[in-house]
Amino acid sequence: MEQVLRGQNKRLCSNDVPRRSPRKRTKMEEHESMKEEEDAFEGFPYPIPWQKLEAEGLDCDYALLFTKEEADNLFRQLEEEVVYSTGEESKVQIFGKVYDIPRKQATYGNAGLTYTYSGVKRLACPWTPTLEYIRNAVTDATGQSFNFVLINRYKDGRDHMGEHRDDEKELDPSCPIASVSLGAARDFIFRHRDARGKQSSRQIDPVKLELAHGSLLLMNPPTNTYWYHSLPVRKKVLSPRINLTFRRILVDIKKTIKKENNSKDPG
DNA sequence: GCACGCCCAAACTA
DNA sequence: TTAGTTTGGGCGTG
Repeated sequence: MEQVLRGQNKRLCSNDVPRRSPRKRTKMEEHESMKEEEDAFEGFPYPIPWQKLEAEGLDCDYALLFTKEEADNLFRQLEEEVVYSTGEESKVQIFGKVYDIPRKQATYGNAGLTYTYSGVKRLACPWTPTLEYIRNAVTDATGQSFNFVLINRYKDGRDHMGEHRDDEKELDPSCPIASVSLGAARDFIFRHRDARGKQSSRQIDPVKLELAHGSLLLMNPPTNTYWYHSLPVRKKVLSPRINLTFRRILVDIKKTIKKENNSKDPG
């Protein structure tokens, strides 16, 4: 089965994608424009120009969410605000050996939310104003709400992320994962689970795209069930990139009630 | 020589 | 019980 990229069968880049017009429009213009865009990009309440990426079991939407100026400012603010994990949380153990994770990570979200990644449980820090602004922009663009964001900072092209799926049990399976990119553009590669390894059962081409400064990639279900994704090493990239993946984490109601009862009745 | 893609290690977790 | 997984290193290719 060959991959299908609707619209164009080539690598996406920032120049390919128009963005929201910053100019104020009249009511009539707005109405006409919204009607046209709704026809073209059905399914989202905020009509920003999306590009569809489709393959067997893969369903993604890509768009430029921020202008260059907005994205520059947001990048600068995040560089000041975000506090990344250090110590044990920045290391990973593989086959008995301990390695530094080849990037920096941070977790922010609603109070009390935790997220388990690579066997390490991380508590969400409270939202910062900049993160709330970006989260709201993503919600406006997608109609989806998010209660958590995992932030990865790649200091240059040597920092990377191996092939993996975001299929943790605590994620809401009906909610897409929204990935916002700021800073250096980096290649992003999807590979089908049946097309990995030497004894892969099928030949399915990987899907490659470049994630531009200010872009938003929506990974809709069931993408994360069938496709692994990675951010490979790119030694020619010399500047940093910050990636924010907004998620909806399921809140365990039973646990919450139990916790509340315990705090009321310590006996 | 260098960048990149692919595979593998055999510990640990859910 | 067992399938799935995280990163670095080795090797092949262009």
